[in-house]
Amino acid sequence: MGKISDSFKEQLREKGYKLTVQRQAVLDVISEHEGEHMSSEEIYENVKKTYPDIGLATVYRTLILLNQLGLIYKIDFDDGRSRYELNREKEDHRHHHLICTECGLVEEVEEDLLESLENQIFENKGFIVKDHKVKFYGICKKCGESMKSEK
Amino acid sequence: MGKISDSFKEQLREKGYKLTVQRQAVLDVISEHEGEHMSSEEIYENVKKTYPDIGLATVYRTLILLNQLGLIYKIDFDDGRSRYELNREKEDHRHHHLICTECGLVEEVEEDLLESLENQIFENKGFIVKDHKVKFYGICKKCGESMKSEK
DNA sequence: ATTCATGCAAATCGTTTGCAACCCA
DNA sequence: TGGGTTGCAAACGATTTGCATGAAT
Repeated sequence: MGKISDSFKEQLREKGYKLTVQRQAVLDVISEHEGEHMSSEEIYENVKKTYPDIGLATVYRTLILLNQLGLIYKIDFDDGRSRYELNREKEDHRHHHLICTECGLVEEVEEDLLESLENQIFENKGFIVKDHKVKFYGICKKCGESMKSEK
Repeated sequence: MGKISDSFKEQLREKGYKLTVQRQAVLDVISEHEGEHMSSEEIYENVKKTYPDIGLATVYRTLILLNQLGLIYKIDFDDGRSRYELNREKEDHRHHHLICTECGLVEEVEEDLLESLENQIFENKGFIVKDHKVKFYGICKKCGESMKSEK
């Protein structure tokens, strides 16, 4: 709770925003559910456990704010709702997501390996890459195995 | 018009779907606007020029169908609406998109270069990659230059 | 005290769906 | 003919917004 809250506090002050219980609570919930890719609604439901009076609109507004501050990332798994995950600052690059088209499982890949592509993009197009979003679609290990054994 | 229509016709017949003027018209519009990443609404407006009676719902239904058949790709540029582009079958791999965070320009990169990453993903996770969606965010050439000259 | 943030409900907006009329195969 | 298709309008669901109240600095 310590480190995140402190830099959060600073960042808010810097931009003239206020530190409210609600904003803390939302950030806390996302922190406590690392790797879960929660939707706005799920975050809302979870925050209500410790802060029952929070409104859904506040959650939405807070998510926009946290995303702007770079504390969280918005991700989209094509299911019609936005999901969020904590920005783990230890990582120098963003991780990628593997989405199984059979069972819907979402895994993460820590390897980045996009540096040479990004350099090439700069050489060829003069485009300076600052960030990327990468999704791989395919068959996860489990589904691949059960497909094999079914034959 | 020839090649696309023919394989389109075949694919529809194969799955028991019918070839209608509306479906043709939607596919034609997308074909005639390569590289434009049109939204459903934009496609609808364009189709109306040659087929004024078409309904928006039909366009939506057709886009879903064409996407399922693999004739078009759905892309998402985080502006709250889905966009579509023709699947250029000549390419053995899908291209990537560069999105300028300054001016909103969307460029394409033909280079793929994800094969080694995809192989590594299979080695490490047993996940078989079938497809990917890759977006790079950053500063396009023009914006980079005008930022430099402003200093 | 001032300014920003909240909660509520209503409004938005892209997309989907039910249904009767319609048209391709 | 008959089942897939269409157009229309209504329904949906996620997200946004207006506004009066409440809280943080």
